Amino acid sequence: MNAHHHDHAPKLSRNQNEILSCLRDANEPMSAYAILDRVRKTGISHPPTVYRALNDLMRKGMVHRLQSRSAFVACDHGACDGKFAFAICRACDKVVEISLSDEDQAGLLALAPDEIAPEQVTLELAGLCQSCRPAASA
Amino acid sequence: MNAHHHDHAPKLSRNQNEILSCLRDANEPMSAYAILDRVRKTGISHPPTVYRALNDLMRKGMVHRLQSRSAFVACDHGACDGKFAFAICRACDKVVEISLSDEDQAGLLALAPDEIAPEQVTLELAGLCQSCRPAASA
DNA sequence: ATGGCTGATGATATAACATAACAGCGAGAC
DNA sequence: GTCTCGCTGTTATGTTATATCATCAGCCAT
Ligand SMILES: [Zn+2]
Ligand SMILES: [Zn+2]
Ligand SMILES: [Zn+2]
Ligand SMILES: [Zn+2]
Repeated sequence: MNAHHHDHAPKLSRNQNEILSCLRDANEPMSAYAILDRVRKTGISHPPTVYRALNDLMRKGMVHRLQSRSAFVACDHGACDGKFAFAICRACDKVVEISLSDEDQAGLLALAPDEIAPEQVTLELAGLCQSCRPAASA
Repeated sequence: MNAHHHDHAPKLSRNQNEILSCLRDANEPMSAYAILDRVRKTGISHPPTVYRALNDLMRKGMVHRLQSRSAFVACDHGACDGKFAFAICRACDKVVEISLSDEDQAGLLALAPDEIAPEQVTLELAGLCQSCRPAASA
């Protein structure tokens, strides 16, 4: 463990590191079971191990879950604290993480009705990426 | 069931009616399997039947899926055309449907990056409803 | 009427996603 | 040493969703 470098990354366990690396290498959303397949070579071999690490990483903001896909993706920014959204291509599953400004976030929370005091935003925009858009009709 | 809603309703099949009634009666989100349990008495007895009806109803905008809960809820407005969001109590699962104005919707779509042309918004706000909030009634 | 077409439904089987519960192990405290 | 704690491993099961094929009823052309 390299201690005297001042990177601000929280220290991760072996499994958390494996799974985060896997997601970063993939550079696209992966299901928990797809992750499991990829990390079998490192000794991880059961779903709960994967879900534990994913949940820990999500708590740290380093992994996000795409609710509309039941898939997980490494945070583009190392870690986020809740002010993010996603744009997702419905054809090829390409994902772009969107950073929400404080104003964006406030605007979203302001949509909540009086009965519910909102704490957390889940925002996913689905559409088509450039490569998947029909090349001009003929 | 009293059917004094606006009758712009597209005609529904028997199963679609059963399942929509079930969701409207429940007045809260239900999982597909919870729906299945409730409509067994009407003769529906297998998951695909429920999912077929739910998907048809979602296509018609009369049922929405809460992505963060894997649960389904009847549209509060009879039917919506994509401009809705939800606020959800994380303690009691109470759900409030939010109608998005055209401006809200446009604002949300505008968050998408250039690479992805957004078509559809999934927005869910999680928090605590009044009954579930620590009663700080000073 | 017969038979073929179509859309809705029924049924079986299985895939895909997620968690509960308990067992084992290793590092540091004492 | 041995106790405790956090992490990991393992078994078993629960929950959500779909692929696939069979069946049935209405419709309509012949
Ligand atoms: Zn992030
Ligand atoms: Zn694409
Ligand atoms: Zn609605
Ligand atoms: Zn509540």
